[in-house]
Amino acid sequence: MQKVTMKDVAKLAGVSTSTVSRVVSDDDRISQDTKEKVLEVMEKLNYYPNSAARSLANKETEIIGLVMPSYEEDIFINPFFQEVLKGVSSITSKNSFDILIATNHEGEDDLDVLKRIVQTQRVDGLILTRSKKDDEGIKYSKEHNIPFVLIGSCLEYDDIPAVDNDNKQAAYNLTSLLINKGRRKIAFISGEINSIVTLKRYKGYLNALQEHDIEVNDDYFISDEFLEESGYKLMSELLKLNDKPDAIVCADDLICVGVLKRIKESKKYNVPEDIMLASFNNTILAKYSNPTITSVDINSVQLGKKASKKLINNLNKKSKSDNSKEILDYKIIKRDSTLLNNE
Amino acid sequence: MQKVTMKDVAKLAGVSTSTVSRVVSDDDRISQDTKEKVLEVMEKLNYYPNSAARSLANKETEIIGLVMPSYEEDIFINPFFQEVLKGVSSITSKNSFDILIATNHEGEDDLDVLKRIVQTQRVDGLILTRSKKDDEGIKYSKEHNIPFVLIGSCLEYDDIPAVDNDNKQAAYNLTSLLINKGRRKIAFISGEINSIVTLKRYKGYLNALQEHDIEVNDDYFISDEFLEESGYKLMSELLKLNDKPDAIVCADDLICVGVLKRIKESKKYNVPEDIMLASFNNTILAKYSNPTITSVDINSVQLGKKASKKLINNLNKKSKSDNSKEILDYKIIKRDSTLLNNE
DNA sequence: TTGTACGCGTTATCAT
DNA sequence: ATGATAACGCGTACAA
Repeated sequence: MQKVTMKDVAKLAGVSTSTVSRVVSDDDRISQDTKEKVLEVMEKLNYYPNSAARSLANKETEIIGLVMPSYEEDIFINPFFQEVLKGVSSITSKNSFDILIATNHEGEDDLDVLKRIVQTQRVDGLILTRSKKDDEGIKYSKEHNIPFVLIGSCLEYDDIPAVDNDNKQAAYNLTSLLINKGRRKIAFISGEINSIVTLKRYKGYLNALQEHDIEVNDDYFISDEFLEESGYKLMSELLKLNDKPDAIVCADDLICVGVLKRIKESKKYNVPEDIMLASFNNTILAKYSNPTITSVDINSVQLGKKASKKLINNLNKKSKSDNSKEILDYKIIKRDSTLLNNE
Repeated sequence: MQKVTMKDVAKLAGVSTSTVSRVVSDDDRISQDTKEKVLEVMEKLNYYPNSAARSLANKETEIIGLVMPSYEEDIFINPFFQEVLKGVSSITSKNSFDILIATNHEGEDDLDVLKRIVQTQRVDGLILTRSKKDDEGIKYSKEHNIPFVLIGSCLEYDDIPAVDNDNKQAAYNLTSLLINKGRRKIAFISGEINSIVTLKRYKGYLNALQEHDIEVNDDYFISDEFLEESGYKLMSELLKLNDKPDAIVCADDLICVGVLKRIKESKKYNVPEDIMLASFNNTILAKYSNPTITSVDINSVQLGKKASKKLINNLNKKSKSDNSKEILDYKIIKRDSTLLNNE
């Protein structure tokens, strides 16, 4: 680990550190000659500007923080996260940002983490995901004027920068699909019940039932976490019912494969003949499970892309930020879990 | 975004900034009284130390860089990555570190990225993954005394801190399993051919063949990338052969599901009856595909954990670093892709 | 135990 | 177009 500084470069190039600094930041007001000379010396000395010093002086880190709520233990399991990360990464690449994954330090809750990385100025802005009801992170960020973009929705505020799908409509359509296949006893299995995305999907599900005059059965709405195990466990509950469902809407593919596993183990019911399955996020799991699962493609990679674009835009123009909400398309990918042989 | 500094805290608490600094870094030589007083003021003013200033002063960022080679486009697709991240994150949490995901900025190659985040001192150390032959990142890190740990192996140096499985032995055992099932025409499909993990697995595969006096057929070793599409494409090649394989070892689950997909589409061959499949990494894909896939569990989460532990240890004790190599267990998870009905 | 004063490496302001 | 100099906010010898 060497430590070539601007001073060294300046001295060898016979200029002042300000000049070197201007070369580094590609300032206009500098002659082509000195610029080349300085660049040459930088190359020769293998100079890299110290980013701490930079940040200290200009208040910018060129780092974006990606915050995932830890209440979802799946963060590092669910392919959704990875796809978002992929999208974010592709944009930060083009804009010379890096990504910070904040981790809950000893004794920290989610809000603490957010506060810390923002207030210690480790990052220039945040991408928040999977909002909850009365989400503290959103509230804090908004009240403290922290640049952020939400992937998802927020019920409390209307003027926050966000990117989302119309999950309610998607759930409505997905449920309607099952109804149109003749199913009436449709259950809804979800993860964290206070997550906005869950609520929206649940609402869409309910709307579909009501619109088709199907009575809502309370036993058919159960939730746990966004985990495979949760799906397995919750399906066990459903199988205990006297009046078992003939179709299930899952809030997530990961949950859905758990559900599927449980159904298979029962050896009594077949998918899709006895129980149809429909799910969300269209991850690789839905594509390769047996049977393949009908799932809503929410465009996760695009969610990450759009969110980081919006954030970086807001960071650049220091004027007023773009607090608009963007709604991305979704698409129901029909697969075997809702396809009967005679169709 | 406020900007409470030590000065503010010092003033209000009626002490000097050095005293505040000592409280922040939990210095011993300070009276309980003033400590409490300062802490109180910090709380009241909502003070957070500026991390740029800290880094500048003490040369530490408390950030670990996670470097994934971009030659594998799968980085953000392959569950392996996410599992490693999960392991890393669980350790950084306990040690008050955060994680930086470096992204290739415009015009940067992989080595450039590594150089940049290290030389600009954005991170204290690196976790490298998926090493290649004559890996430039490893060479650079070693030559410049950059604290790093490799997840994987390195052929050129013997004294670098690393965590890995015995992939050669695993491949040997996996291939032997197929041979013991009576298969003789065993192909090996891999990703990036210069990645060390590919080479090791290939070697183990070869060893198994040789030990069982099976002639090596050059047509049976093909490679592309660590992608589903690659598996699909490569399987198409194999199906064109006159002498088709009756078993395939895949270097990765993602590749394997692509292979499986292609086999199914052929409508001529069944897994495992006509073609057995065995793979690596035991991701959720292997567990839920149809048929389920026999795969080597390499303990990805543990790889991430051990690597970050080792790195953080080396960062803490500034003495001589632990350059040992740790070999983790692996386990072949047998599933339907190698299980005949009559067994 | 506490305070003073300087250094960390860069950017920004103000001259020239 | 270039240079001198003062921040930026914190850590740390050194002094008290």
